[in-house]
Amino acid sequence: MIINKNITRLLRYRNSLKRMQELGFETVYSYNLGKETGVSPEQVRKDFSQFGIKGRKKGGYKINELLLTISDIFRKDEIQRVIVVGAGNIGNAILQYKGFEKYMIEIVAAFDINPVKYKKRQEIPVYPIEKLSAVVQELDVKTAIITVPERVAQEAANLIIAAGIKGILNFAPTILKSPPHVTISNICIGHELESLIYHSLYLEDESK
Amino acid sequence: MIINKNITRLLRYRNSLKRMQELGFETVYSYNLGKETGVSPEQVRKDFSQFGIKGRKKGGYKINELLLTISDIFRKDEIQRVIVVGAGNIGNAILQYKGFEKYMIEIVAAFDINPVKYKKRQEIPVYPIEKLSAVVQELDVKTAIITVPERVAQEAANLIIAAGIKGILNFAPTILKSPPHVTISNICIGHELESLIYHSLYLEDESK
DNA sequence: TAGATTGTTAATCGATTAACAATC
DNA sequence: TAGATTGTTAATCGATTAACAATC
Repeated sequence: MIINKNITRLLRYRNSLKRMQELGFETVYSYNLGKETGVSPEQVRKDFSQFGIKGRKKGGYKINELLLTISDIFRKDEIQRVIVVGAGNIGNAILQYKGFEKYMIEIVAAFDINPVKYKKRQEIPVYPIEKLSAVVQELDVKTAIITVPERVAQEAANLIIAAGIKGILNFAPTILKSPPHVTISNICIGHELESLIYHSLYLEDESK
Repeated sequence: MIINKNITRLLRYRNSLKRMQELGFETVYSYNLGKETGVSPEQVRKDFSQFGIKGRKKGGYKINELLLTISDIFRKDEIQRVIVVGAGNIGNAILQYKGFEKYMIEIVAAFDINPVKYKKRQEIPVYPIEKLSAVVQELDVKTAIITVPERVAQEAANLIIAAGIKGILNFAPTILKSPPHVTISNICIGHELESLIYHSLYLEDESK
């Protein structure tokens, strides 16, 4: 299953809208919001209409209503629990990151095969991988972040899918094989960098 | 400027091909490679043909030739230098990550406004932001990773673009305004997680 | 040869953009 | 009212997939 682009855009709209709200604005037009988020006004209106969001002709959209509706769409009334599989560099950075709270996301535990990394006393505990299934079921976790090395990524995915995980954010540069009810999103920092470098080489050649 | 999808796929092909090579395979068919990377065989052939890569009818593609050609496309004969702007959680994780070497990518320096973070003695130095322009010009850096907080991301972008950076990997959840000769790639871990959570909620509803 | 695979052209699909009536 | 903005339908665009001739 693939992530819809309009979902991603909705999250970007929310970001801009929050900023606008903080600046004291109450109303926004598709034109403004589009400009702010790098999207065409038509696209903004279409996205909104697709999610049943209504504006007022000539009057634009009320920012606070928009934010409430978007929150509603993402069910932001309850905290979503997430686990991290692999407590290496990226895994640890995610564990230390404080910014998820405002998204109503809570990293509840991490798992690793290396006993050196086990830490049950700190705020977010790091458990041996064997405990994964139990924790996932006990805390009813549906989402996981995989930050293990490439060669064990598929293995990790199989394990967490068996434990009942429905959404995986995968940092390994592998396409994970998974059943259709599991949604996977891939982030590969190395590939992103290489693409960027490729494009700058290419643009240089075209000298434009 | 936007990143082409076929570039990303090419990098995925390379990954799979390397693995296959390590396993002792010498030849691959579009069907195999497609299956391995989650891409249709037609897509594989089309991508290859677009980059001028030729196979042999009935004979498939030679893995080592493919790898050499892909390396060539990405100019992997010389090391590409990259800087990190913002030495917080994610920034530091990237500084510590050892996996870029095999991509011929070298993180040469990081920059921060917080003096506590300055470390000139370690392998990858962390400088005050004021030194950015000088370092970028001296080392002829074309690519940067932005890991600063959202509210200063645009400011950071302006600074590095002025210094001559052509490609930006942006971790802040903002669409950066930039001139057309600059390529920007956005990674927002928070949004990715929220999208995943949204999809798992939605799939649950559909109970499929 | 017969069967399999490439390489390319045409068809399809989905997403974005343009156009414009509705209306405040 | 006139001008501006929404909401939706139609047109366009690009990317993916299907089809199939070429050929090993």
